[in-house]
Amino acid sequence: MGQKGKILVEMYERLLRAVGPRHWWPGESPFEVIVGAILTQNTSWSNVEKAIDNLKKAGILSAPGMRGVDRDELAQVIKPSGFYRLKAKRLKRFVDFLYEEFDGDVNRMRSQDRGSLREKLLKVDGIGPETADSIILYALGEPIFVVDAYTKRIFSRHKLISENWSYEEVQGMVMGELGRDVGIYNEFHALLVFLGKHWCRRVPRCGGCPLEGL
DNA sequence: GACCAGGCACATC
DNA sequence: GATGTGCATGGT
Repeated sequence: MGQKGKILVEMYERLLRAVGPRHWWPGESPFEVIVGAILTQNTSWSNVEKAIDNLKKAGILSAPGMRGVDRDELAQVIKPSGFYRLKAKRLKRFVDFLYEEFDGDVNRMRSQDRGSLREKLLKVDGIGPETADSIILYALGEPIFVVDAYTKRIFSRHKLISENWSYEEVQGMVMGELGRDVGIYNEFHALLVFLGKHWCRRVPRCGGCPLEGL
């Protein structure tokens, strides 16, 4: 492990000690996790929760349920999550993909190796790198590190990367330094989001930050 | 009322 | 490859 790896480990340990495990991803089923990953694109989680509640009440938070509902109807149900017409289309595209490739069964995605599954997910309109990796890590429980806006901001402020690093470069750095560990990737990403929400914001509020002095 | 939120696709240079 | 824009609701 290099110097960056040691800093990453220190970050992880400090955060875990300061705020405890985050128990991610909030969601009762792999399908729910995937829906959440699409709905939370550039959107606060509180808005996503409202949309997911609506989906549950409508009885369409499942592959067959979502397949059966009309796209405009789906859009109305997920309205609180924002970008709702766009996201209704994206959810539909994903469900179509799930039926075409895996007979509508999320668990059958596990039979595919990570690399080729990631490639396939990225071809689905509306699924980019972060959403694909969130699905692989949090819905399927396979080791891949998720990079998001918070991750880049925090790492760049702590000089682990520079701002212009690509998604894959940041991901590769972390996975190279830390080795492949689902538990670590899961918890670390969740902790970074927590840090980003509470301290490492666009306008930083560094007072009391667990990473002070690092 | 501005600013922000757990991105992504697409157009343009 | 880099940069800019549309997509929309709800909380601070």
